[in-house]
Amino acid sequence: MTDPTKPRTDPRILRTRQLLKDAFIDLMQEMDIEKISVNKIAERATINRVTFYLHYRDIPDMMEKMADEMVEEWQEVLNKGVYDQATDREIHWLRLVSLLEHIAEHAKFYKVILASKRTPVIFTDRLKRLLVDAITTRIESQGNDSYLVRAGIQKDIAIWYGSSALIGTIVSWLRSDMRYTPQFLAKQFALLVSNYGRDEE
Amino acid sequence: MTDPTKPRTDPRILRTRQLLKDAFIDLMQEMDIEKISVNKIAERATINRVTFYLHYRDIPDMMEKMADEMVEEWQEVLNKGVYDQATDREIHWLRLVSLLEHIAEHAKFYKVILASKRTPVIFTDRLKRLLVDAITTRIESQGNDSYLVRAGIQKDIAIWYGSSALIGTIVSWLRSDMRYTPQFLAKQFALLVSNYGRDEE
DNA sequence: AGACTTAATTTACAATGTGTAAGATAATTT
DNA sequence: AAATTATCTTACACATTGTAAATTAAGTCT
Repeated sequence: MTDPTKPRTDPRILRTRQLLKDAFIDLMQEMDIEKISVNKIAERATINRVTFYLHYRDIPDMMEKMADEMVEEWQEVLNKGVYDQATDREIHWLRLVSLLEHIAEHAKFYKVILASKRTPVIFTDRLKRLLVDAITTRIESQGNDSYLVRAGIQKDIAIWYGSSALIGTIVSWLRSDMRYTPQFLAKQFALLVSNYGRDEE
Repeated sequence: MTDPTKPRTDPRILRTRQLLKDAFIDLMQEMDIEKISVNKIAERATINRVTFYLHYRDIPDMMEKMADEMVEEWQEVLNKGVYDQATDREIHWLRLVSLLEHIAEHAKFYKVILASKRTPVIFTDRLKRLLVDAITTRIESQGNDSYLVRAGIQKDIAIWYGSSALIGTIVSWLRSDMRYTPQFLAKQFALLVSNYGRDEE
C-alpha cells in the first residue's frame, strides 16, 4: 500500500489536503457548487486561503484530483478480493458487492460527489471509463461466439449501455438513500444482465 | 404551437434571449464552464451585460431555463408522431428513432450540453426524469404478470437501469460523433432490452 | 538536541467578475 | 403620434481570484 520508492509525504501536507477536501464535501452538502469559493473552502477548513493555492491550481483542479483518488480507490476495491475457487460469474458478483459496500460506507462522499444536483459529470465519467475498460476486456475475451455477436449487438454499444446502466443505477440508488442492501442490488444487476450474461462463465 | 392565451412576447426579448443562449453554447465549445462569465456571454452575444440580468438571475438560472426548454422539446418530439395502426412496440421504436433524429439535427447543442467534460448533471438528470416517467407508466400498465415480476426484478430498479442506460448510451453516441444512424441505434436498443421487451406488446 | 528544510501564515495588491441603480435611448405596440 | 417597454450607458460597492514577499511554525535529518 505504501510505496517505498516515494520519499513519504510530509504529514502537514496530508493534513491540509484532507481538511480542504473535507471542507469541500461539507460545503457541497450545504450549497450548489457554483456558490463554493476558495475563500469558503479555506475558511471552513481553517486553513489560510493562500495555502489552498500551494496544493491546487483552482477548484476544478481540486475536483480533478479528488476524482483521481476516487478512481484509485475503486481499483483497489475491485482488485483486493481473493476469490480462489469461484467461477467467473461469482467473482463478478462478489466484486460488485464489495464495490456497493464501499460506496455505502462512504455514502456521504458519494452522494455529494455523484448525486447532487449540480455536480459536474467528470466524476461519473471517470467511473464510467473505469467500467468501460473492465467490461471491454471481459467482452473481448469472449471472442466472436458470444451472445452479443449472435444477437447482432454491436460490442461498443453494449458496453455504452451496460456501463451507463450500472453507474446510473448506483446514482439512483444513492439518491434513494440506499433503499436496498448491496447484496440485493447486486443480485438485481445479475438478473438484469442475465440475458447476455448466460455465456460468460 | 403558439399559445393564444399568452399575449405574444416582444420580438426584442426573443432576439436577446436567443443571442444569449447561442453565445453560451458557443463559449461552452471553447472553454470549460467555470471559465464562462456573464461578461463573456454578453460580449459574445453583442448584448449589454446589464441586459443579461433582465432575463436571468445568473448563469445557473439560465441553464435551468435552457433545461426546461430542452425537456419541452423532447416532449413535443415524443408526442408529435401519429402512428395509427402500429403495435405498441413499433410505436416505441418509432418514437425512439425520431428522438435520436432530433438529437442528431441539433448535435452541436446536445454535444455541448450533455457530453462536454464539465457539464453539470442537471441536463441529463432532467431528461432521465422524463424517461423515468415514460417508462414507469409503461411498466405500471403491464400489471403484475410482466416479465420483470416473473424474473423477480424490482420495478424501480429496472427503471433506474433502463433510463440510465438509454441516456448514457445517447451521450456516448454523441461523443462518438454519432457513428451510427438513429435507425441503427434504435434497433440496437430494441435488441438490448428484448429480454423483458418480449411481453410489452 | 540542534541545524536544516519545507509548509503554512500574514499582509498586500492588481485584476476580474457580480449584482444593482438611475437615467437616456431605441424599438415595439396601440 | 403617443405610450409602453426593452435595451443601453455609466456608475458603484463588493466579492473573488491569483500571485508575491517576508515571517512563523512544524517536520526531518545527522
